[in-house]
Amino acid sequence: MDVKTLCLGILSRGEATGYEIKKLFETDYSHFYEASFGSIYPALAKLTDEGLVSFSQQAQDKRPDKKVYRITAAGRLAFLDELTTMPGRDRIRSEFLATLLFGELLAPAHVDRVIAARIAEYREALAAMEACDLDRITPGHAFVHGFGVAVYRAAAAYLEENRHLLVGETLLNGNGNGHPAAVASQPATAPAPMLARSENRS
Amino acid sequence: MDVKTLCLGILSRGEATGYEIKKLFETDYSHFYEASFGSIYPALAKLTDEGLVSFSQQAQDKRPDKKVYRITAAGRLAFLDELTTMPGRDRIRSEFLATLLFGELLAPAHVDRVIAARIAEYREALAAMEACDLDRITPGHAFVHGFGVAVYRAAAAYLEENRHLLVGETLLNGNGNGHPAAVASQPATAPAPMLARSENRS
DNA sequence: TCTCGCATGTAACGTGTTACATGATTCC
DNA sequence: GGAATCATGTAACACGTTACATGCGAGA
Repeated sequence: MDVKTLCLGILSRGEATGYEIKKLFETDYSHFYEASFGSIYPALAKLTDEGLVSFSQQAQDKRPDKKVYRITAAGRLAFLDELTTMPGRDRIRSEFLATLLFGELLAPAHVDRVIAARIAEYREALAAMEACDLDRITPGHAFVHGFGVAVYRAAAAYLEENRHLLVGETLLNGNGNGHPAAVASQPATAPAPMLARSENRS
Repeated sequence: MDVKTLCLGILSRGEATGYEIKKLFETDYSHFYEASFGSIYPALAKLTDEGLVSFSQQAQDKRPDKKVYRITAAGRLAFLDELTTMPGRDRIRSEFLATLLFGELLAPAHVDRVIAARIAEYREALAAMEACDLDRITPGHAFVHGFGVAVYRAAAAYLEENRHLLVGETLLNGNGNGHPAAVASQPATAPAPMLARSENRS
């Protein structure tokens, strides 16, 4: 399932321009798929070549011309055919988690900043999603939307409840678990030495 | 943060072969990052060229030679430097959610199968993760691990609690355990399948 | 027997990102 | 005045996947 197929799906709901499709990816679908102009426009061009979509050029007053795409009958068939294959694995690449994986090597203040920023992003995304009018969207969209809300809430809650484990007691107070070994005790005022020591191990 | 950097990070914890690094991506890190041999081996070669890692070739009895990589001092610096930049957005591409976005266009039985398969995947991943011995991993790893568990639980719970919204009540009334409720009748009240295709799948 | 695990790598291929190119209008 | 919105597109580039190539030993 590539950008082409998703464009086809979007067009199965109604006509749209490339620009409008891009906006959908930025808003409604941003929590599970992404696509840029550089992939959307070529995708629409290919779909046109294949006869799966067509477009009508619309001159506009004081605006660049628009190409309004609409799906063809062949496009609908191709799309449903694609949809009935079992979806492949989700692809995820989180620099955020990759960074925290090595959290104990970093200055606690930096880790705290990174986590705080991510919580804020989740909260912001949730606020936008909760403002969505569920009665005006399709059942599929509502389901996927709800999934996003559930996952973002869980993620934000986890970060809030557990950030102290990584940031360290010196910044936030009392004890954690047994003994986290790695995090050295830091003077309460100093930001962090960080890469001072050699920690060679094997 | 690309595969190269992650390899560097893994090697900052101790020496390893390319094969072992691949296994880590498949197990410990699979819920937030993925990498194949085709990206790992070239990454290690480049890191070697740049002087960020070194390796010692070890002949083995009845096994192919091993290249055991270890990080250099320059590698440690480069890695920490990379780590202190703010992580970029997570990249997610979920064919699963993209499919369900159009759930109402599909045969309910197919949607049900797709969701059931995904729940099973989450449960399986959770079982593997919960078997992890938290005392033997680093604080960073424990944190990321906990994040994964929290998110997978939320995802699985959402799917279980809401699948009926997409699949429709008529299919789920007998879902108890033993026998599959025959895909028998679809009363006029059932969600319209639109195009009930053969689904040559599974 | 045949598949899995160990172990390394290459090459072709596909896909997508980034930056560039253009240009009027509206909002702050 | 400068940024953002609307609107389309291209080209170079980076990155990663897939399949291929090799080969032995152990266990089912």
